[in-house]
Amino acid sequence: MKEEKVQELLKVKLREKGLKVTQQRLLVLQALAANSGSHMAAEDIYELIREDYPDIGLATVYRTLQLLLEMQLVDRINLDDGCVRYEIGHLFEGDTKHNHHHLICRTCGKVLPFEDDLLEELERHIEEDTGFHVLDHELKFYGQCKECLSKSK
Amino acid sequence: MKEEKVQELLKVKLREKGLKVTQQRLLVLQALAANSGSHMAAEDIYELIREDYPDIGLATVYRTLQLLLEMQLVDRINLDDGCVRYEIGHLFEGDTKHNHHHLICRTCGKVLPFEDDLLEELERHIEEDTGFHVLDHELKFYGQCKECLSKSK
DNA sequence: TTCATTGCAAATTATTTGCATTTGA
DNA sequence: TCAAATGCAAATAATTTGCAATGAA
Repeated sequence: MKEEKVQELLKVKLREKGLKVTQQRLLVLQALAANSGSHMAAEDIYELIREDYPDIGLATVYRTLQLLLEMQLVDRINLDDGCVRYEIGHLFEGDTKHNHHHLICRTCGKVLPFEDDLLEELERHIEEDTGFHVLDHELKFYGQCKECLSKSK
Repeated sequence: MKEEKVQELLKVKLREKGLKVTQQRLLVLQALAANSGSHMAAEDIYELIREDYPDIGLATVYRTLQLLLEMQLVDRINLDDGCVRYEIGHLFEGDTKHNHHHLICRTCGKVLPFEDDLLEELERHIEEDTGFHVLDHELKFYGQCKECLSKSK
């Protein structure tokens, strides 16, 4: 749906910085845009792209993710499973800027999203109390999902 | 001050599980208790202990941290600098259970603690809305600390 | 004594880097 | 044309694991 938009934005941002628009960069962003629910590791993205474009290198995927991160087109999360994961940037997620957090089930490993805006208030507190200027945050909850809870009874 | 208490608790917990009380296990916990402000990587703990006990192996430090984590005697945080860090468990931090979060300065890398209880409410919301049972959380804020902010003006 | 624990070295795994080749502007 | 970007292979770095030796109960 808005995949062309995402790609257009990347093109604009690349040109702004004097960088080149390459197939690989478009493909990495596209892979993330097309899988906005999942949290993909660099390797996952690499395998996915290879299906249509077998010549891409893993190092390019890593370099591209780094670049997209700096451009704030993707978000990075660490689910403590030994590799860093990426998702399409929250800028694309809707009209209103919602913060989305992750609920990580310690039993089955599933990761659920949770939308909430309560953190905005906390960020104001922090700025007032400490003078620290908050730009971004990462919030994870660990526990047991509904299904695992009911199974364990 | 309460270092003996921490060690006693470890001894009790080890015996409960039928595990052995070793110098190495006591030393790892002690190193963390004695440095409750800092966030130490396994390597840091290893180097620290080696000053007094040069024969300890890095693998033992890793194995011990794993064990202490399972026993909930230490907390683990990931500051996105390529290695996992540990601090003495929040159980020891005071009488009232406060949640403590981390403010990470993107300019100088400094990590500041921030105490807050707002998350309790959010955890209740989550349980109501999704049925997910929250056991623990990790909250990080990224931005610029007071000092770096004033320097960049 | 005896099995858990340790230290060491080798293995593993995610990520980064050097460099010759390719490619977009 | 030509610097930027790529693919590959080698390098790096944190963590884990196999195993023989050691030590706590």
